[in-house]
Amino acid sequence: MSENPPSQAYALYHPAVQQWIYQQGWERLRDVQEHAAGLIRAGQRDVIIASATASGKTEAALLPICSVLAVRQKQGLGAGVAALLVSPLKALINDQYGRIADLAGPLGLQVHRWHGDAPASGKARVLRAPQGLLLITPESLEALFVRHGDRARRVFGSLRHVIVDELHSFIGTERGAQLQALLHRVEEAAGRRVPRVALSATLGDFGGAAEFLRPGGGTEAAVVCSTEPGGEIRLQVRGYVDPARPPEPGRERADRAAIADHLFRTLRETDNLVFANSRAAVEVYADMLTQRATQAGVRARFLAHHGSLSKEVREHVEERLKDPAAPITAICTSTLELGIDVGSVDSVAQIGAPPTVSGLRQRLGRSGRRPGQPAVLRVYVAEPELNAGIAPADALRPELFQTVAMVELLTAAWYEPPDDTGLHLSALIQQILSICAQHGGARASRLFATLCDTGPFRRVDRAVFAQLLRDMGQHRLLEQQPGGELLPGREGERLLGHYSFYASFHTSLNYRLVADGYTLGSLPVDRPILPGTMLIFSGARWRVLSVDTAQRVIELTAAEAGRPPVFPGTGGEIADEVRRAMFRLYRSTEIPHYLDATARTLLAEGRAAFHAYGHATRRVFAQEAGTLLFPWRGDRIMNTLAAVLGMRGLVVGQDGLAITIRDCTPARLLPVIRSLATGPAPDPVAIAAAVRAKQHDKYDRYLSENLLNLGYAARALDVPGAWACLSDLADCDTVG
DNA sequence: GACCTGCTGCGGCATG
Repeated sequence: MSENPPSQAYALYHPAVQQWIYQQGWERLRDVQEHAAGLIRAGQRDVIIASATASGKTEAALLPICSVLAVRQKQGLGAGVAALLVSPLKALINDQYGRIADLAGPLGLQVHRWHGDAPASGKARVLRAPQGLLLITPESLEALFVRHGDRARRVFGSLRHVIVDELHSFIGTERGAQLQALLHRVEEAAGRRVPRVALSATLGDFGGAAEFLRPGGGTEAAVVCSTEPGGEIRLQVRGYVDPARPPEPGRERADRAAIADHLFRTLRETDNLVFANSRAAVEVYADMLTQRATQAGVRARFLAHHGSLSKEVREHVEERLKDPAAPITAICTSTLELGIDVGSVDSVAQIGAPPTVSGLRQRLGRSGRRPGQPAVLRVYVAEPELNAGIAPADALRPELFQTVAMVELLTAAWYEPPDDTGLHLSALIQQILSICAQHGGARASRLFATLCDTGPFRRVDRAVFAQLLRDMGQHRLLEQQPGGELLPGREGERLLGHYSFYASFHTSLNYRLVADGYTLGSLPVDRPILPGTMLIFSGARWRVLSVDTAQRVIELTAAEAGRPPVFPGTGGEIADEVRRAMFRLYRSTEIPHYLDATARTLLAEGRAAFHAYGHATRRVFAQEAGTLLFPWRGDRIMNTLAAVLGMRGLVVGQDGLAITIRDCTPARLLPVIRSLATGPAPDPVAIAAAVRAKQHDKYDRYLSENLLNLGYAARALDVPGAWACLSDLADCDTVG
């Protein structure tokens, strides 16, 4: 460390921590480590540490924390866990466990890991003699409260630090609401406020993230954001055309074949990640690339990696990525997006428009992690062949424009802002049951105080909370004692008694796919598969030998042909800013330098269609079967517009960029839009009441219609945004 | 026209 200016942070570290840094061979501290040390050591404020993957975030938090704890250790710590690290993935905990033990061990600090696959002996030790650092998942923390609620005070009574890893992965989700409640309950058990440190690579808005980290106290958090220059980024968007004529049976689609050919030529000698947007697409490309490798007689390997593959198959791929001896390319879904350590890959590819800008940033960050090595990203976009019969929406080349809009936003360092408008009533039901189990019953006033008044469910008022308790009573989740105390009811006990209670999210029953006694992965039970079916799975071709419905096992044998299975799933949400950026891109004449020749052609075609149809000045278009409405706004506004038009008796559908109105002319639609725009915006809950199929999260099935409407309105609608949009629409269009 | 995440206690058996 002698070549660099003297480090202030270094001097704050405990001598044994300094020794550890020396042993690591570090030449200097990273800027986030430099800036976080004093803040964390002071132990007053919450701290958000934001910097790229592999830039020393975890150490920025742990070096000062271990320094503080080492001193306290010498003074003789009381019983109790001193630092709690909550992480979204078991694999991340396993990765960090060894490294942290290596640092903390010489300081006399114990390190424990607690998750579903961690040895039970370690968990027993934490309960018996809690101390040191505890690495845990939210679900295991939930289990600790439910099963060992009487020990919570003992375990967390002398807690000094809380760390949340990969904060962005929690924001706006049921799991995030669960985490907030758990951290609040940890502080209740500790009997005091415990400063929180959050780590993340992609945060769009630090204020929102800080407010998520401590509801009601976000303004007091300190933000430590890396200003170290990022490495060079090499980026290309490649365009492809999907021919109108479908391929002969058994032949590859021409656009997919061309993409696979290019991937094979470019990637066969190196380590790469190829992100596809669905598990089915992962299987298709893994198979196509394997076929090409076999035909060429090369030993290049192309392996599939997604959430339905077994742990063994996935770990094999992860090991192969880390192994420098033989290069491989993993075709994957978002499974390889978070921080699981697969080292640095040579390049990243994305097939199809990325789902979100922050996801694209995370994916890009998987390459270019070695000094002097650029981050390489290729995005492959296919659009249908342009001919007379093309649908107006396809002529706009929306996939390409969404891709380019997202790349432009990425370059401007814009990410989807933390959105936490949801009520998370499903997570609230879970927390109410969990607290009742922890304390052997609770009064309604105490539950409201802990969870809503001073806790994370601040958008839930007394009336909604009372309704929720009534709904829970109706379904026997709760029952009330004569003295007013609430206890888990029959159904509540049933939920609490099974281990599936701890997760805040759904899981469905699965068939196990077995080939030669080896479990390849699983498929959901609600998609029955018959013996004899040809299947592509784990990047290889299979025939189904047998289906055992009792044991839920599907047996496979190798085959010559196959098709990917149908996986379940529902669509994602496109942010308002992305749609606005797309609209700007259509009106612009600039041609981004990172487009290849075909992508430029597609860009030109999309802009030509945009102007030919008159999109620059109009939003409403007549069609044979009805009317198309192009608001150029995010999905929440689209949802809201579709719902209010439906309430006026129109037959409405949503189709990508457009809202379709069947059997209706623009002349009939425009007065409806004008009347909506000039009238008062209705209550969001009234709009939600017009929407069907609103059950979304794990415990939503216990909610009455009114609460489902409230939850849906908060999660999926934007009424002020929709009314601003209606005014634009009313001003913009004369009858056309 | 989507993706991902996670979980216990106990019985039975082998081993030291």
